[in-house]
Amino acid sequence: MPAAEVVKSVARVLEVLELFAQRREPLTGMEVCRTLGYPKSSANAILKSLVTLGYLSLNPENLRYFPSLRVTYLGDWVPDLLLGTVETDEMLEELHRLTGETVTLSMRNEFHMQFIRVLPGSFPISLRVSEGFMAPLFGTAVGAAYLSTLSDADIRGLYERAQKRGALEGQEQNLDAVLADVAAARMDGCARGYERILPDTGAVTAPLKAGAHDQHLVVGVGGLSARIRRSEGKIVRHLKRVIRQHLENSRHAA
Amino acid sequence: MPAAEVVKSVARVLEVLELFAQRREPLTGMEVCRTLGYPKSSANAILKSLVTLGYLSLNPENLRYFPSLRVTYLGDWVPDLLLGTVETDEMLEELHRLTGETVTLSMRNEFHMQFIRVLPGSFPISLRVSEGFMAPLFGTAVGAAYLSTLSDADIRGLYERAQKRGALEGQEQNLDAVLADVAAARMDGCARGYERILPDTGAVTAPLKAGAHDQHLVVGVGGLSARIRRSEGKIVRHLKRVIRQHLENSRHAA
DNA sequence: GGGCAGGGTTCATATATGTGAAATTATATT
DNA sequence: AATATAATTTCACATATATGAACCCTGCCC
Repeated sequence: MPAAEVVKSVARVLEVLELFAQRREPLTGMEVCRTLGYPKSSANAILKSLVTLGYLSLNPENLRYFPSLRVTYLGDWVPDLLLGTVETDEMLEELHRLTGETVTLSMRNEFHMQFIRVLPGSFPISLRVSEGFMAPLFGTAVGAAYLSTLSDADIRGLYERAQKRGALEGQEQNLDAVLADVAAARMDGCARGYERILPDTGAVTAPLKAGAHDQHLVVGVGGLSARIRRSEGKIVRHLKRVIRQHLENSRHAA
Repeated sequence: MPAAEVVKSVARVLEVLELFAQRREPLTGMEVCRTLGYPKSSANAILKSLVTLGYLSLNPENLRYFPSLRVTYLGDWVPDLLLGTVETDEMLEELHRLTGETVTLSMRNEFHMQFIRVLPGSFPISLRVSEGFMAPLFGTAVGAAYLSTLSDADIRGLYERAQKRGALEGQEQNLDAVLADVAAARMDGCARGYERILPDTGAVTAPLKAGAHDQHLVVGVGGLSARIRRSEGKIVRHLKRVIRQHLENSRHAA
């Protein structure tokens, strides 16, 4: 099994739990089966395993499954460590209200920026990107915002490691361009990117230091390139003010 | 693969996430490997899959993994639906303070009562039961408390279905004894059980109606039989008062 | 610079899982 | 009570995964 390939049952466990998180109601085995496109006996094997392990409960009267609180306990501790007292949901909602654009929160994951929260834009033409999406670390606005928190030496080291691992294949950006983006981001704390990996798309992003680790998150506002360019100044001001405000709020809460 | 057997990778996904929930710090692949006793390439395959799917992040500088917020989102919605505004943690902590015994919260899962929260007792001799433990639905105090919320006809139906499914094998209790326990529980809202499936162990339990579904949870206080018998009256009073109080609090919060 | 320790990767093979067709079971309707 | 429909289970076989030995990589220490 080559790198980045995924063990089938691993993916399925998470797909099943994601389905319940999306639907938020008890589901029959057949509903899970049809929705996720699994063969019946495969769906059953996964569901039975999750029940046996206590992650799903089964009501035998109506044959409906539902997650148990053990699913909650797997991850309820993560926000405290990753975010500390920063209320990221409120921050993103405020940015969304102020800009109307797609607002995102991402974190570094190996040589990617992983979108962990996405609030879709209100405009008819809006950036559509899903939670879980992995953008490249090098050559994107979210990546530049993240990298602006590191020294040039650390960025070079990261870039070399990524090259060695073959993680940059298919991505046509060189280190000098990356460092130029980062230098621009350091000037006022915000990174900009237009027409990068997503066509017609622009984004303004800024790092957010949160939580118990020295890893940074990145807040982004993205949408149609022309519209983002027009509003860039306003978006930058909103981004900086909202981040500063919420960091102050989280200091008071800590 | 017979019923109740578990797909290996399914179990491993959850074991890995449980390990992170327990340790609450970044871990290397080898630490996961050693702690969980997996072969190195198997551990790697699971971890790489979780990174690819966005559930773990990997810091390539120190080769340490950590859960992402996607783990949180899988289950952060469950308490609202399952518990509503009942603050179960506070309730259990109060009971724990008042009694010093092992305090548990359980939910029905198929033909079991699954322990979803356990606060271990403060006495040197205390009931030791782990979260995730599946107690039988029939013939236990937690089961009797749960069943007391159903009609006798529904209990009979459930019992028959359990028999048909072979879910009662290894458990020597008949329906009449179960119904007697349930009748006793209905008298004052609390079930008692001594020397049932766990030796030297007694428990007092009560149902807790919470959340958006008509499924009940069960709160229990358990420990050394003799000590639970001695304090039964007090435990019953504490249980009823604390549950009533928290239900009132949750009504005000709703 | 070399050696060592700790970590990860590769690969051939054994074992487990996934699949789909068929059979069985359960429920609802007539 | 019979029938139809929907759901679950079984099973033989195809495919995927797990394993452990061997190898490779990286960083640290002498």
